Amino acid sequence: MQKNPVQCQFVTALNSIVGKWKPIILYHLLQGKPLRFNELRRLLPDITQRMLTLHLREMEEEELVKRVIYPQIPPKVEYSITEYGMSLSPILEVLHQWGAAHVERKQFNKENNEQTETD
Amino acid sequence: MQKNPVQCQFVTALNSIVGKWKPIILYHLLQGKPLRFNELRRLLPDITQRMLTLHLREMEEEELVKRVIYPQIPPKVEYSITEYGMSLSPILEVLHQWGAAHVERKQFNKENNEQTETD
DNA sequence: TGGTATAGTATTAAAAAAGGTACTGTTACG
DNA sequence: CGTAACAGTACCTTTTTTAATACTATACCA
Repeated sequence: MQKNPVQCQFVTALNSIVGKWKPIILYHLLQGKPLRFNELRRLLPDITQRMLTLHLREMEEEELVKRVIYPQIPPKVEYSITEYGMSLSPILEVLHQWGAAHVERKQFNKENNEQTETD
Repeated sequence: MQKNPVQCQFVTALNSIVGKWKPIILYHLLQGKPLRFNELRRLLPDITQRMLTLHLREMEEEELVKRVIYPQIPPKVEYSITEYGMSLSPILEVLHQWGAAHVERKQFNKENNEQTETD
């Protein structure tokens, strides 16, 4: 594994939030309300069932997310954030703030690049 | 692209720091001292030349890192953090803190899993 | 009887990220 | 003359991540 202790800390933290959809899943669960599988799907219109399942399973294994099955038909499964998961909140927050501050810049750069490429 | 504005902010922020080696490269450059290519290699013993080049090029394009070539033989190229790159500092810091606080937990879980798998 | 809702799984394919190895040109050192 | 240091590039392979599509079981509703 990683020998460098500093790298190790980054890796540990990033593993918990990296994945195309993990930050938004966490963001929604951090609102506090438990969410059902299809509620999450509706909140993330572009995610496939498979990817949602995979990400939730991963986060469940990391104990960031709790999965509760209600033995009903039709099935009901609720996902909620754990206390451990809540500890990620400051990370999500700075990411969110930084992103908000710099989305414009990225946009600008992108448009600029597309223009200069035609020169 | 991402329709969801919240996701977009996360994506923007994460794109800048995600990449197996980007956080540590940034971490080292954030110390302030410009670093030469091979100085970075020595700081990241397991990275290949190729990956270091790729990551530096990407971060250069994003204006997180500045590349200065000194026309000498043997060649000398110095990499340093830009002001924009410095704005990532709070993100790196919370990640680092969270990681430091939770490396142990991960370690514990891992050992536990390895044990229970033999049951 | 057919359709809908739930929460998924299985299989395959495609795309993205990372890695491995060899190679470049120039100069200084011994 | 042989070798090392510098800062890479080229080419190819492997691994990881993400996506697309079809499929499952059960119950309720019309």
